[in-house]
Amino acid sequence: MPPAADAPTEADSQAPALSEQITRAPDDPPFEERPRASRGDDVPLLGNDELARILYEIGDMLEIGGEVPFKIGAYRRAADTIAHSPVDIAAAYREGAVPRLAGVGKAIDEKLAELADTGRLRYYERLRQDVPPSVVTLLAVPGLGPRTAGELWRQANISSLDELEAAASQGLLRTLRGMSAKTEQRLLEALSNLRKRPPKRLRLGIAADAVKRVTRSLTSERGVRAVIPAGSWRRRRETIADIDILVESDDPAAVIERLHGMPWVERAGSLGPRTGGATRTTVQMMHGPQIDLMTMPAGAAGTYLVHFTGSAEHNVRLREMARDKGWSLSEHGFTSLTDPPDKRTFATEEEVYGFLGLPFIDPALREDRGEIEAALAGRLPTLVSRDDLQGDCHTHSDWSDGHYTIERMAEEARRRGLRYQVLTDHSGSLSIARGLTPARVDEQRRVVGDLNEALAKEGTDFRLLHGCEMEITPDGRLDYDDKLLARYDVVIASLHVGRRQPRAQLMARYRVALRNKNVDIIAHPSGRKIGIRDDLDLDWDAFYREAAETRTVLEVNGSDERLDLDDRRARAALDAGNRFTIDSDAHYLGEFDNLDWGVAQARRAWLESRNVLNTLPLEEFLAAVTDHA
DNA sequence: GCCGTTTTCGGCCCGACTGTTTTCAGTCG
Repeated sequence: MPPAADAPTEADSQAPALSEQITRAPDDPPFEERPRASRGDDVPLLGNDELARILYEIGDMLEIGGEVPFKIGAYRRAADTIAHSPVDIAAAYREGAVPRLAGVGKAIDEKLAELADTGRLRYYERLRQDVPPSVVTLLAVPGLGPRTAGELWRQANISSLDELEAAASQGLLRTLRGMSAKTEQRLLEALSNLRKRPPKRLRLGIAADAVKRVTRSLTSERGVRAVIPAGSWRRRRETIADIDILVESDDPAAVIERLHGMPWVERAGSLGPRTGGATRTTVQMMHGPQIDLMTMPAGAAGTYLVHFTGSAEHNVRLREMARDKGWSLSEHGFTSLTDPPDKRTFATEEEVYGFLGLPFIDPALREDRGEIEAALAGRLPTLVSRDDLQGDCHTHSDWSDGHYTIERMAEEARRRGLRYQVLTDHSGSLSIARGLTPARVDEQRRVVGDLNEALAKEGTDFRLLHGCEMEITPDGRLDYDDKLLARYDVVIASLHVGRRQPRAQLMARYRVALRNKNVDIIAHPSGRKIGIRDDLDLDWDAFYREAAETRTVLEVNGSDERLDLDDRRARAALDAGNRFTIDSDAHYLGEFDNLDWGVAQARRAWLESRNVLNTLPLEEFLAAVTDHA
C-alpha cells in the first residue's frame, strides 16, 4: 500500500501501524459531502478486488484509446492502493468513513462513491461502449501492448484473440503500419504459447528448487564472481512468476553463452543486442519456470541488486528520493542532474541506501508499505528469522494423515535444531484425515510420554508436546469436550469443512473456538490454498479483535500452498495486537522446510521475534501460549 | 488524474531490448 504523507513521527513504536497510514488526518478536510445512500443497501457490496479490477480496466481502456499517460497511470495507482488496502473500501464509502487513499483524488473518489452506492459506474460503462472489452483481452498476448492493440482495433477492426489469430495466419496484419510478416509470426507464436501455457505462478518450494539449480550451475562457471537470486524470490513473495538471477562477472557474454548451453534449458530467449556486449538474457527451464538473467559489472552490484530485487513500487520511491536529492537512479548507479553529470556506483546495497540517507531495508519489506517512512524515522523492525524459532506448533504423524511415525517426525524436528515440537494430529470428526477418537487420544498421549522419557534418558533436552488440530464442526461445536481438551499441552483449532457457509455463520464458529479457554492457537485462519481454494469469507477486523481480546494465538502456516495468515493479514493482525506462531504443518519429514516459508511471510508482515511465541524457550512458550481468557 | 511548506500549475521513475523507424516507438520489468 502506498504510504500516507503524514506518517507518524514519534519514535514510540517500531513501525507506523497500517491503520495509522491510511486514516485521514483529523485536520485533513473531507472531500465535499456526497449523498450517502440508503439506496445502496440493496446493492451488493463490491470487494476491493472488484473495485481495483474496474480501475485497472479503465486504465487499459484509456491507454488503448490513446489517453495521456499520466491519466492512465493515475487510475492504475489508485487501483493498486485499493487492491492492497486492508480496509473494505466500498463498505467504508457506504458508512461515510473513507480512509485516506494514496492516489485517489476528487475524480476517482467520486467514481468510488458511485460504485459503492450503486454497484455501477457510468463512466466505466461509457468507456466500454467506446472500447469493447474484448479488445482489452488482446493485452494478454506477450509483446502486444496497448498501443498496438488500439491500432489493431482501429485499423483492422480486430477485437478478440480469435480475430487476431485469424488475421495473423491469413497474413493480413503485414499491411498495417509497423507490422511485418515477422511480427505476424511472433504474434502467432505468442498466441499459441498463451493457449498452451497460461501464465502460472510458482509456489515457493518449487521456485526454491529452480533457484538452487540455476545458482549451482552458474557459480561453478569461470569468471563468475557471484550469483545472486533477486526479484520477487528474494523478497519471498508468496508466489513467483519468473526467476531473476544476477551474475557479477567480468565477461557477461561468456556467462550468457554458458547459460544457453545448460542441459536443463529448454529454450533460450533473446541473445541481446546484435552489436556490443549482451548483458541480459532469458531462458525457459525444462519443466520449470522462466529464468531472467542479468549480468552486472564487478564492484558495482549495489544498484543492480536494489533495482532487480524491487518491488517496482519500492524502486519508484527510491528514484523519487534520488531525484529530490539531484540524482537520477537506475540499475547502473546514480547520475547527477548537473552539467556535466557526475556518476556514482556502489558495491553494496547498504551503500546505495546510505547514499539516499536510509538504513539498509530488508528485501522482505521492499513493497512500499511504509518501510521508507519507517527507515527515515529509524523504526525499521528487527525481523524474526528462522534461527529464532525454537519449536514447531503444528505437525502430524501417521496416527492421522501424516506419513511418518511420531518417533521419526520428532527425530527430524530435533535434527533440524528445534527444541520442541507439538504433535497435532486431527480430531475425531475429520474422518477423511483419520481423526483420532478419544480412546486413541489417550493412547497417543502415552506414546508421547514414553518418547519423552526415552529422550530424557538419552540426556537430550528436546521435548515432544502433545497437542491436537481440533476441528470446528459445521454446526459450531468442538470435536472434544473441555475435559479432554484440558489434558493436552497445546490445542490448535481449525476449520476444514462447511467452508462455504455465510460470513456470520463462519464467524460464529470461529468465536466458539476463540472463546474456549482450552483453545490456544487458530491454525491457517483463512483456510485458503493458493490457486486451489479461496479464502473463507470472514469479517477479518472482528476476527483479529476477538483473537486479541481472548489472547488466542494466530498461526502463520508455512505450508507453501497455504501461507496463512498471509503477509498482509498477519500485518493487520499485528497492528490489532495479536500474537503469533510460525508453523510447518508438516505431514512429511521434508515439510519441516515449511518453517522457512512461514518465517518469510512473517518477515513480510513486519513480525519480530517478540511477536512470535515459538521463538521462546519451552517453559516460557507453554506459559505464554496457554495464557488466555 | 494526482499532488504539493522550497509548487494550486507543471511536473509526474528509468533503461534494455526489439523491430524496422534510417532516428524511434512500443513493450517490458
